[in-house]
Amino acid sequence: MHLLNDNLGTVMRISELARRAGMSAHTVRYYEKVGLLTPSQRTESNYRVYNKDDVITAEFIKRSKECGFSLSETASLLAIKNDKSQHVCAEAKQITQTKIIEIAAQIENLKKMQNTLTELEAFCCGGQESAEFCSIISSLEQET
Amino acid sequence: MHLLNDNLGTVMRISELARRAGMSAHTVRYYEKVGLLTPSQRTESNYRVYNKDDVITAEFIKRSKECGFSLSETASLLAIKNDKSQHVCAEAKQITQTKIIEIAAQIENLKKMQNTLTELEAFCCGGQESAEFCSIISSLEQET
DNA sequence: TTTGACCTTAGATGTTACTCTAAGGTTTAT
DNA sequence: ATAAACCTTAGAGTAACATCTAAGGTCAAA
Ligand SMILES: [Zn+2]
Ligand SMILES: [Zn+2]
Ligand SMILES: [Zn+2]
Ligand SMILES: [Zn+2]
Repeated sequence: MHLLNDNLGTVMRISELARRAGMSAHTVRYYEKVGLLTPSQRTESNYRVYNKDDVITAEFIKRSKECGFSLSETASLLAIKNDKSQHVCAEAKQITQTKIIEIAAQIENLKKMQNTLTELEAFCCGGQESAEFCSIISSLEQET
Repeated sequence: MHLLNDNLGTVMRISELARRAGMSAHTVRYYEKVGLLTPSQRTESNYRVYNKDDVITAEFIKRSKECGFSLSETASLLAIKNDKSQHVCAEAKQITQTKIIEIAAQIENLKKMQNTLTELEAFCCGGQESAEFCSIISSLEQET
C-alpha cells in the first residue's frame, strides 16, 4: 500500500528524513535507539513514518551536535524543546554556559599543544640526515 | 627472592615505573599490550622488571600524549627514537607538522562552536520564566 | 513478473584509550 | 605466621558515536 498519497511532502520514510537532516538512515535508527528521535507513526508494513516535526527534531539534533553538545546534552535540550512550558530559560542557559566553559578549556589545551609542537618543529631540520640528533625526538626523551 | 639487591634505584617493578612516569600500573600493562612499552626483564616469579631506559620510554609516551599525539603516532615516534640511525629527521618533522595542522583544524572548529554558543547564550535571559520563547531552544529549532 | 531500491530486526564491530574485575600467586614486614 | 601490599592473567566494561551485517520483507516500475 502506498504510504501517503494525501500527505505528499509532509510525511516521509527514513531515507528522506535522513537526507533532509543530513545524516544517514543508520544514524537516524541509532538516535531512535537512544531515545532522541521517535517516528510519529509506522506503516502497515512497519516502516517508520516521519512528519515535519520529526524533521525539525532531526535538524535540532544535527545543529546541537554542531554546537558541540553531546547526545546526552542534546537529549536535555530536546526535553526542554519538547515541553517548553515545563522548563525555564535558566536550564537552557546553564547547559550552554557549561559547554562554553568546557570548549574554552579544550581550546586552551590545544593551544598549549600547538605551542609545544611549534617549538619542537622549529629546531628540527627536517632533512634526510639521521635522526640521531633530531630535536623532536630528543625533546620527547628528556624532561624539561 | 629479593628483586635486585645490586641494582637498587636502577631497576624497578611496575608500580614504581608507573609512579615515575605519572600513570597507573594498569595503563603501563595496556601500553605493553599495544606494543609501546615492554619490560626489559621478568623476575623468577614473572613480575615485570623495568630499568632506566624503560622509564625514559614511559616518559616519552607521556610527553608525546601531552603534545596531542595518538598512541599510534606515538608508536611511530618511538620507532624513530629506538633506532635513530635508521630514521631521518624528515620523518619526525612530517609527523609533527601533520599534527600541527590537525590541531589547528580542531581549534578552528571549536572556535566556531564557541562563537555560535556565545551568540545563543547572549539572547537568553536565563531566568525562571517558561522556555516558550527561549532563544537558545528556538535557534536550534529553526534553520539560519 | 522480476529487478532494484528500499525497508525491517537484532546484534556484532570499530575507534581510542583506558579502567576494572576476578581469582589467584608472591613478597615484605611485623 | 600472617597480614598488607604487591604482583599475575584473561577478559569484560566504559565512553561516545556510530557503522555495518545478515537474513529477510515490501514496493514501484518496466
Ligand atoms: Zn635534523
Ligand atoms: Zn629532527
Ligand atoms: Zn528567557
Ligand atoms: Zn532562554
